[in-house]
Amino acid sequence: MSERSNIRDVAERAGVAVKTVSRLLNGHPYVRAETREKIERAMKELDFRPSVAARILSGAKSNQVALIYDNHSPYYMFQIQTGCWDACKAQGIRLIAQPIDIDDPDVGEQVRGLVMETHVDGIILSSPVTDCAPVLKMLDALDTPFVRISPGTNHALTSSVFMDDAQAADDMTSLLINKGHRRIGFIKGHPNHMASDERLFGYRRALDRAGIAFEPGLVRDGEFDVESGIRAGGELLDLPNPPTAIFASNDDMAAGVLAVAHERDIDVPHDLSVVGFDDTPLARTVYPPLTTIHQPMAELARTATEILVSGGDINHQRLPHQLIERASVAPPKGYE
Amino acid sequence: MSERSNIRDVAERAGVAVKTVSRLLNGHPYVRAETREKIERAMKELDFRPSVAARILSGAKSNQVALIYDNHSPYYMFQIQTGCWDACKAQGIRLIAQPIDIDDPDVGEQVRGLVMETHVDGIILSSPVTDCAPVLKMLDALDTPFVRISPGTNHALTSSVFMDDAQAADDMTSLLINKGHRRIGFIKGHPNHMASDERLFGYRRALDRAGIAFEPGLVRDGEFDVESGIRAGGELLDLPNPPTAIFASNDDMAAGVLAVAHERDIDVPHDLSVVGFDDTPLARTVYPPLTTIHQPMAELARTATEILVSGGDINHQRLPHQLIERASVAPPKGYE
DNA sequence: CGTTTTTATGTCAAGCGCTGTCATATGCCT
DNA sequence: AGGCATATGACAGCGCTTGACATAAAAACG
Repeated sequence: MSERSNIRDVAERAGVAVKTVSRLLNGHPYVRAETREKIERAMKELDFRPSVAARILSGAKSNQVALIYDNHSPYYMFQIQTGCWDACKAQGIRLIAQPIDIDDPDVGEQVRGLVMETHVDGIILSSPVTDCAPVLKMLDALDTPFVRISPGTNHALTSSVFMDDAQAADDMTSLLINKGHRRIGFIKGHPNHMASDERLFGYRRALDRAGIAFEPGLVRDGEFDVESGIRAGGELLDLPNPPTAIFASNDDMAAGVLAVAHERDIDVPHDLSVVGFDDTPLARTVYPPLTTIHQPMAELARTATEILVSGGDINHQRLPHQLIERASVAPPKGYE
Repeated sequence: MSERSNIRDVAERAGVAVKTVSRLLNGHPYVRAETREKIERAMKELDFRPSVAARILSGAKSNQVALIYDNHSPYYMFQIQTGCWDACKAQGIRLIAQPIDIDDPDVGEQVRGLVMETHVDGIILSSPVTDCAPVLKMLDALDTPFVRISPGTNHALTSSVFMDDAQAADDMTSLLINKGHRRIGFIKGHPNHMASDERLFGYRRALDRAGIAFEPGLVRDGEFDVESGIRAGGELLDLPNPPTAIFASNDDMAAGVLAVAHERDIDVPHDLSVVGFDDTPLARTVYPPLTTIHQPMAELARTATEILVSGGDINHQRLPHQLIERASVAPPKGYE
């Protein structure tokens, strides 16, 4: 194994002072092109890699950021991680992805541990950690910069990136209304997620605007998983006067509704329209493919990371969503 | 923000020597229970967290391990990460999850960067990085311990955990044969994954044992994604004498086959049996739910991490798979 | 009971690899 | 000659571990 070489070896080999190498490493001005080349050659020859630990210890930035999450949707997390990683890679930053349990009474301490032990420069919070008070409080106390992806609550002092969940739900509901639906079932998302409320809000707003009375019986609780979709879908279809369309707050639950429909031999979309939210791969996998809202998860994560790393001013950025029409929607039966 | 306290502060407050605190921190023997308590109290009061950076720098283990992967299946990665994290959490170890691109000519260097910059104590390789020569070579050169999850090739000098893909595929094929199927289509997995070959091997072995001639035309290439399942499934069903059952090398491709079947109004399972592999959530989400092989991904990852951290002898551990029967299989039409 | 061991703690100095502060040395401009 | 931008160096120190010793109390031994 090649011996680990340090900055002193590089300096020696290049015939310069250690400090000069350090300057180059940190992109300081005042390094002649000629010197730079000498040093770079030496670094290459020695396979030199600066130790993050040493840099941290001597007071520099760690060039590490952490992504904290507590989300049990594999696809969502995959997209979020991917977005963060892309941004980090482009900036030469190391990403530490850290799952936590927001219901653990000890979350705050865990976050403190993460920050103090790893010396991360900043933190990206993904939903629903974005609204976990102990974490927010700790981060404030620690004076660690952070940015939030799709937060549900305001926190004026930090940046965030998000999409307009209410508007998206409104768009989707309006689509259904335009197709002729009047009885539209709605399955709520997990209560931990603020987006759940937003989506419900958008659904109601679209209904209001169209002059359709809101009917509480058409709204069911869900938890963002297939099982709750099956349960809620079953309940809605059991209604004496069942809805002609069901809007599930995410694709997984919509898939659950589809499964129920299949079992009961209800033809989707002709006997029942079903729509989801998120545009996960599932939406294109199930039959029929789901009309859904494309949530730009990876872009949100990428943008959040860029904001964090750039360290600029507080920034609240809205990214656009997209309504994806597939084959799970049709006009209700008997509609002209 | 509370000032960061260091080991000296703790020692002072506890009325002991710095060395004693260090002994406790590093689990050395010869620390009285009473002393331990005093120190622990002081640490708590001061919110002390040892700086990983400082420990690394002074030659101790970093208590960090990295998980390296290049797998584009969200669910698989989610399970793997979860397994690793559980094990790490239990051991008080920090996990750095690092995606790489095994086709990048620079992978080796990237891995060197990771190891040298972060000083990780060891590495967990998940498929298909397990068989990426430049990575393996670099890790050997760096003298960094690593363990492989589901490797395809041998590397006698390192530990690994895996399941018996061939046997699982054999089991599944045998199930189909027992139900009366004789013409069984097979969709291969991504060529990057050694498991793909194993599964094909198991399929052929079961066929052989049952005295059914292997028919190359019934085997199609796939890439572990829904699209290739749709394509391959379509091809198989286009055959003049189509199979009565299709065995896809993973659930995603099986879902693709299901979609094709739906589109062509082929009733699954009565007109066509479809089975998958992996037991992803998708398997229970699609209609009908898939008969599949449960691959213990999280357990594999957990075990791998434990082996790595324990630092014991080289260890090759096989974990059991499980055949999950759901509703996507029936005897072929016209079978007594 | 005195002696050897074992256990438990302390002192001190060194050093891991890097960067910050301050100092120094050019050359150039006016 | 003085002032300034440019380019480089010397040195201390970040927070921790470690090794070499020193010492003291408790336990074990004969």
